Amino acid sequence: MEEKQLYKYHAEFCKVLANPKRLEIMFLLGDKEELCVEEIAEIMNIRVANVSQHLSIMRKNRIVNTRREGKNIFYRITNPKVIEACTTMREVMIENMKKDLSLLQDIQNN
Amino acid sequence: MEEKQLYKYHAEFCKVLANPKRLEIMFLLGDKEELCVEEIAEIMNIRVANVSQHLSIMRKNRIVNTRREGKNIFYRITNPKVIEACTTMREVMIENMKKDLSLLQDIQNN
DNA sequence: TTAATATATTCATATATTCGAAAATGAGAG
DNA sequence: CTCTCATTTTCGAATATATGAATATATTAA
Repeated sequence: MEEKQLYKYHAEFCKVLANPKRLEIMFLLGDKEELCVEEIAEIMNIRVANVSQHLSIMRKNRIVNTRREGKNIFYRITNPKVIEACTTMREVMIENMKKDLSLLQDIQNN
Repeated sequence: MEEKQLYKYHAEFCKVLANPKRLEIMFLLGDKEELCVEEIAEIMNIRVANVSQHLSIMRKNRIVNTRREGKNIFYRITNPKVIEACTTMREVMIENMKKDLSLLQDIQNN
């Protein structure tokens, strides 16, 4: 595989989770193990169709997988390593935000 | 901080690295420790102005930091944890691609 | 000190991509 | 068949990206 092409796929994969709603869905599924579209929509307080769109993107990239039970389709996280990676990113972001905040406070105190 | 707002910031932060060129820059800096804009542009075979734009996005989000030495400005990774997180994401992606590939091969063999 | 050069950044613009809402379609239950 | 739930498609608005030109910053030479 060509090197540039690998970065392109890698970026596309990361882009799936570089979205606030998909991140929220991911962490929700991380907590609750298994949820159907309607449950997610209710918890997040957004439209079912919109949840479905996001889940289809996540499923296409194997971030979630599905199980049908009667009328409902239940979604699960395929590989918990993605939660781990996103959690690390969040930690770094929060560290950075704290630095920015203390910088701001320094300015105010001088 | 409001929950939804946190996901928004988190997603924005992830978006910085959900780009093929910025990923390539990050891994380059992970390997070489320190590089200036022109070196990066030469290695990646793209324009200096474009590299500079990407670096400014990365710097704004504290993913890289800079050090001036004469005419040159050298860039470094601020926190190696972001490389770790991206590497984990890449591993998951490659695992997924392998599954898709073996699925494809199964179809061809039957 | 001024001029010339090297390096990096910013700006304006054109193109491309992404996002979310609504509508249309598909699949299973009763 | 008909209803419900989920998916796919379509479309306009908002964002992101790449490029060339202009500008800024620092070093060296005259």
